[in-house]
Amino acid sequence: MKFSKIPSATITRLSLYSRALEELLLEHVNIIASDKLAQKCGVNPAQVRKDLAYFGEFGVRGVGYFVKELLFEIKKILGLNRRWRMALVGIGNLGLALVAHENFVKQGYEFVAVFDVDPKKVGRRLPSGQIIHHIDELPTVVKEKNIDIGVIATPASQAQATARLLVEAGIKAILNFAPLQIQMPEGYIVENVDFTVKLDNLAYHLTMEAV
Amino acid sequence: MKFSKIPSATITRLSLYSRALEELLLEHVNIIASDKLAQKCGVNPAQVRKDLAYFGEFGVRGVGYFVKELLFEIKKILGLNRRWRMALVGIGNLGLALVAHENFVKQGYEFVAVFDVDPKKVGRRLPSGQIIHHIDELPTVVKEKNIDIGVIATPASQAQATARLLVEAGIKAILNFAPLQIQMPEGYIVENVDFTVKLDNLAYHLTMEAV
DNA sequence: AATTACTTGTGCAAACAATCACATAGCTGG
DNA sequence: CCAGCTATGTGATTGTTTGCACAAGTAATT
Repeated sequence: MKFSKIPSATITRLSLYSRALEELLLEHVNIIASDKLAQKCGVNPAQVRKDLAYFGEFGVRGVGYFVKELLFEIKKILGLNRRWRMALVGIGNLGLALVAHENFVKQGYEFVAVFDVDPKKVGRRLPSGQIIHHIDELPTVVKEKNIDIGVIATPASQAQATARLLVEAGIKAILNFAPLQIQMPEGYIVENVDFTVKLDNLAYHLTMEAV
Repeated sequence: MKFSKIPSATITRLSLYSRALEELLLEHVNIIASDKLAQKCGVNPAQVRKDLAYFGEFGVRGVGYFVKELLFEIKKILGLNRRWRMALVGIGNLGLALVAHENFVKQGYEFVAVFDVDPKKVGRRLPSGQIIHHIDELPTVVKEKNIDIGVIATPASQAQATARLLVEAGIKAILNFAPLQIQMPEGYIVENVDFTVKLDNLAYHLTMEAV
């Protein structure tokens, strides 16, 4: 499969399609056309078809897509036909909210280990069951528990060091909630979840509009 | 100013530059070249210069950019030279984490009103000071308190209805944390903060790499 | 004053992404 | 079994974004 030829925006949209299909499935909709799906996801219908075309022919001409089948295929493409084991670093307000978030588990993502530096927190058990490890135990625990993805919810000041630690422990993919750009070696991936950048976008648009 | 000609990616990067410059200011760095700034933000140096060129000439050839001055200009462009008043809807784990997040206030964003539907929560006062209003009071409170930005942290099932409520109350910009695409009338803006989409990206890359 | 070293600002080309528009294929009804 | 209808899959087109490469401007040094 030609990995490099697929636009990253396509992957993001596949994720949206998957979510929309999941919803349709609950509503017992069996068949959906690219128009409808596109509308639900706020994109162009041709875009939907082209995105899917990168990976195969999943529709039936004159009919549309079978919801269940398409969902299955998209999940396979994205790698959602398995469970992913995550480690969380930083048990502040945000960290706690993330661990408690049910959507993750529903989607196949699971926090199997959590870490913090604060001695007052280490050793305590979270409502969701995990025991808080000290960050020094990260290398050992990550290997023991076969972690796939690291999630950084530390203050910005400690985020880069945390990333290095995760990388050294063999983790290839990081979801970063700290407000800074993390530097990573070639071949590793970071995705940033950046509230303030999004807010700045809103502020800019509101400011422009007012001019 | 030609609003429409500026790439949205540029705005997002300006936000990153702003943050990097803020950091440099704390480190008492006076002057910075586009290389260094670019590296700090993980982009191409020419990109930095081009992004800035949309708005004016802020640098000195042969020298670089004065950190303080450039930061001031970028903040002016983004509309960060004022305070923004936000309303939060949905006081779950995530909502609580957001209200407690100090970075917002530091950047000029402030939660001046919070709402929920749960009668058990309504009337209580948060550690950060706000009293939880019932969602029915939203139209009144939003107008009274001159809210600029609405933040949705409700379950997905209630997000679209919440958005409509915010729009009807006169709010033009929404930050959405619920995992779905919100439909908005022309001229309104939504920014989505979407954890699971980001995770799906990571899952995809890990899956591909393994092939 | 001329030379050197440096870094911005920008025209241009290349890469990438989104959209249009239509040929193609499947289904339905007569 | 054919005609008409519908919605996919995709070649062509348009538009957008990025990055290179260099002219232009500044400062420091001789």
